[in-house]
Amino acid sequence: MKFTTRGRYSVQIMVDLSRRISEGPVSLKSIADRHNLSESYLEQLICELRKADLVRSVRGAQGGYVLKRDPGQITVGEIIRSVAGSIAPVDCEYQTETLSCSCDPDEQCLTRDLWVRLRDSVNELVDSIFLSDLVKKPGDRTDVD
Amino acid sequence: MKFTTRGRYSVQIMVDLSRRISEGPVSLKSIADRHNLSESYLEQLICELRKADLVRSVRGAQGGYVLKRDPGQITVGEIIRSVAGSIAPVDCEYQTETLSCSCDPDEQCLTRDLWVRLRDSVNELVDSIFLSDLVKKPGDRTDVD
DNA sequence: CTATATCCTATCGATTTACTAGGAATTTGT
DNA sequence: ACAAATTCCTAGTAAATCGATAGGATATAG
Repeated sequence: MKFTTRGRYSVQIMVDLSRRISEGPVSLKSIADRHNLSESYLEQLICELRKADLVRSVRGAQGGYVLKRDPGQITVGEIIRSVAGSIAPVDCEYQTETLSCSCDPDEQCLTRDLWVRLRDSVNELVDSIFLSDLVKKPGDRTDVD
Repeated sequence: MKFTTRGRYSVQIMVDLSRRISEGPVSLKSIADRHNLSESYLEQLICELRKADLVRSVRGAQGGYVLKRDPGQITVGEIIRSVAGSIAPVDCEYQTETLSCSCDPDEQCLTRDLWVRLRDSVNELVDSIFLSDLVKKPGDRTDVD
């Protein structure tokens, strides 16, 4: 079980935007350059972030992206879910509470509760971490640049 | 982010073995039949469980698999990790504590702690759930069959 | 011996992941 | 008006992973 680069890069994009919140629109190229990532790839990710209403885009020269909400109002969970669809450990259980179980009817789905519990715990965890928590780190140099 | 069938099926195998702990070796075929899963596929999973020293195999007719430890001594984390390699949200961080970061040196890896934190939390969670917790459920019919 | 099992290796179709390519549309500055 | 910068959109693609299948070698109970 792991998070993919989609989630990882997306959080990086959002952190980058948080740190440059006072600089007006930030171009994706500058973000890609700073983190040494593919701009085209990030493009697809930030498209989802835009659809999820987490960032606002400004087209044209000197354009770029701006956070749509305060970093204290955006959770890591929102970010990851917007690009990954869901953080559910097991797909089917994210859709519905009843597990589409293929077991013998006599055999109970003893593991069902486990996945629901894991799913909820992971979601709770990422929903408790705000973008502002990642930016305001001791020893960070937000005041320098 | 999700757990795959590898982890899910493996837990099902282990729960099945737990419930039949007094019946001697349990054949994989019977497990596959009960849960309506592919025996060949489970074979690959239980191979990992054996390597991880979670089950013992008995070859030949009337053979099968037996739990190597008490269900109260086996965690869900051990099971999932043995078939999935790692439960780390991000691969690199499971190997080492230092993130192999490709960022501009001036740009700090602000998200590093996040993934470490997530990894540790998920691991902690699955390591706190024992096989015995999944079997001893209220309303379960372990006494019937 | 034979049936029942585990064991081992190889393959395979489908899906997802990470990434690339190319161009249309929009806006700023000259 | 024009050029440069930038978002926006679609399509494709190589590699990895996932879920599963196939076929046979090895071992053991009866």
